[in-house]
Amino acid sequence: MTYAKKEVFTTDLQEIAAFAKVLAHPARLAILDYIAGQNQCISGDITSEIPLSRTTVSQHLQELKNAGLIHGTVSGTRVFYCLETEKIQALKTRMHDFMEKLAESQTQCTI
Amino acid sequence: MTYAKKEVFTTDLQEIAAFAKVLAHPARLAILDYIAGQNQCISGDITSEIPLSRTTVSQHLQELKNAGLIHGTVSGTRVFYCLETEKIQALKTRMHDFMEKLAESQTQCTI
DNA sequence: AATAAATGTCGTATGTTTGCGACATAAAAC
DNA sequence: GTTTTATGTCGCAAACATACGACATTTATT
Repeated sequence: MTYAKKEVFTTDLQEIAAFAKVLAHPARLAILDYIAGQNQCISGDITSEIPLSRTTVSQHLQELKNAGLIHGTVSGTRVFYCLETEKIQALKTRMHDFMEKLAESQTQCTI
Repeated sequence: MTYAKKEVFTTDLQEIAAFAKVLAHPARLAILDYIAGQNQCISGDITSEIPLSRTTVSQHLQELKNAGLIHGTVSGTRVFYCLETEKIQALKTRMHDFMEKLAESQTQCTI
């Protein structure tokens, strides 16, 4: 009874799925959105923007960082976060291509 | 101590997150891929294609159905599944737009 | 040096997802 | 009408995700 059987699928699908998972929580989307909204890198007062505890926001930030979607620069006691736009762009394209391939398939339900 | 605080976020973000969650498992991506690969609607021999138990595949199919990404037509003892291409197209665009907005933000890390 | 501010990590509780065997149902084949 | 085939649902166990308070650390202020 082995759980987490993800490894039986192609790495391509695993990677896309892993990326989708990062986007699968509104808090993380809100964080990305907020960072993008500031025209400068803004520190962890993301925390005051997001209606969750500091701990929880910090965790979500770590996940985004692990996924390579953001990165933080320490400056004194503060940390300045910003988007990794190349990575985001790359994943956007990958996601889009996957969906496109699906949408283009003429899967006609003749029944 | 209320868990599942998703409802504090905008419905827009909640919806995008919910969609991402459906794509967040390689088995579901593999199922979508497989259906798209057949040029006709193919019944649940998706099951023999996916290296998971029939039960588990059935569950993933239900999730995809609930999300409106596929739909099944009963014919005798068999069920023919096919993609809801309009829905897929719509979500593809929505996802893409969100990512685009992020990627375009000139979040310059000056530090 | 002592205190305050900003942030991160640990442990833990709760909730959700994944996976499967066993059972249920319903149409088809015999 | 009984058996076979295809599929779905139930209940459970393991794993994973989410959320937070308490503690730790590190730099700034006094």
